[in-house]
Amino acid sequence: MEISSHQFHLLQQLNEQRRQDLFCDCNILVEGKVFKAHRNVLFASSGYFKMLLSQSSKETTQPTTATFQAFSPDTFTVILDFVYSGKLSLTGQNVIEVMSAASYLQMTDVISVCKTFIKSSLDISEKEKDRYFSLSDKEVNSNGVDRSCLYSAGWRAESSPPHSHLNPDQGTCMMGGNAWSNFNYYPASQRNAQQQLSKHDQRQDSIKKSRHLGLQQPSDIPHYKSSKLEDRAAEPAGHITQSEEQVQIETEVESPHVGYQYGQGSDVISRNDLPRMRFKCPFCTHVVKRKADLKRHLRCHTGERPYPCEACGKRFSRLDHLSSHFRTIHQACKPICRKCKRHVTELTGQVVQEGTRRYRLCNECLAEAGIDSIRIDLEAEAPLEFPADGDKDSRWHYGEDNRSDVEIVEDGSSDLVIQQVDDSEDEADEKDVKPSIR
DNA sequence: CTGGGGACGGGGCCC
DNA sequence: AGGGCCCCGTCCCCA
Repeated sequence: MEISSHQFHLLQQLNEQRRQDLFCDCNILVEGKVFKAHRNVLFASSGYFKMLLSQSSKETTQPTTATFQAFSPDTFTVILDFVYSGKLSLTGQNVIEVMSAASYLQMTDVISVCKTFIKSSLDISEKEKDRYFSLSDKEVNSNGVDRSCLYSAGWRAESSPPHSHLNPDQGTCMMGGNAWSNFNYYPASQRNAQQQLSKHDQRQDSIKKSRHLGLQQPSDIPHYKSSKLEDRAAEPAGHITQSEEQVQIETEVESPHVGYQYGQGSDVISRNDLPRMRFKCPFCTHVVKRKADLKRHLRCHTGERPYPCEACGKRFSRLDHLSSHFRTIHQACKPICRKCKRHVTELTGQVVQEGTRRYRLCNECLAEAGIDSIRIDLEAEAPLEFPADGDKDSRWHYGEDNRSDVEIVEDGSSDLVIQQVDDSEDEADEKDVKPSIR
């Protein structure tokens, strides 16, 4: 006989112990703030802690201390509260942070919920737009959008069977899965438009924080500097797949005459005065004209980098950036001497290769530098080409993320770095960041 | 401190 | 409509 409430009460007790600092044997330091928790609970909840604690499991007499600077104490509070309660307090403001922290901590359930939250936010926005057209003046004016909600893990074994359903009007959202992935969706406080992420501010903040990442990064994972979200998204663990992130794009109605703002009631526009369709980012104030542009823009929030450079392993959020990178770094397309900046031709200069990097030097600079011996023979050596679509067998193919790990091996004959594709995605979680242990 | 190289996001155009 | 490409402005890193 199974008592369904046992798990809930057990977790409740553990949470109570945590609050009273009873039997806590792990200290987590997040940007100076100390969190106390139980190793067992952390071990069971996070792949990151599993790795961390299994490494330090031999010394059980001293409390383990983990230090994080990759996310804020507030974000970790949300994560830790979820670990001890099964309730994930997501808002439009914190969902990106929480998702990236969960990615860092290898908490796939949390990542899934964050993704669902993002998608449902978009769905809600779409419904709001539809409602907007059908409502009267008063209804529109009171039509605030509430996207702050609480996801809670459903312990109730007798609850509805797993299914996927979202009804923002009713304020409930049930998602299929096991006990950890049954979630309830509760409407909470009104979204504050002023708290919406300003892209610029977010980026500035992200850059500041990314400079203070305290954890060691895996040596074989490229480190991206532009945002901490991107930093973490570049890691293999919990990396967001492109297919899963093909979120439904919301459309936004915008009229320069009426000044309708997302999530805020405003003057009414009639269908006759139908404004041009715009697409608004749900996470910042950015508005774009095309759906594809919003899809592209969303990657700067999700940190998704589906385009790996197969020459150096660096990942890009956009194909054209990868293309540009490849041409600049690996193809020596610029007919300019890297040293003297003079224009060079095939006669007056040579392509020089350093590792995977290629550039041009004029004959004078080549002779001056005495590096003539390492210049490559483009006739004998296959050039680094940026292959066209369909050229899947090329050594330097690029494009859609195949969610593969890449193994970089040296080609001794040519000093080229060749990446071998390994399709086992699970291993990525295991070889993730080294935890910081004291 | 400064300038260059590279990354990155946004916009626009073309196919 | 979507993808690819190019241009531009901004930012960061590094020599």
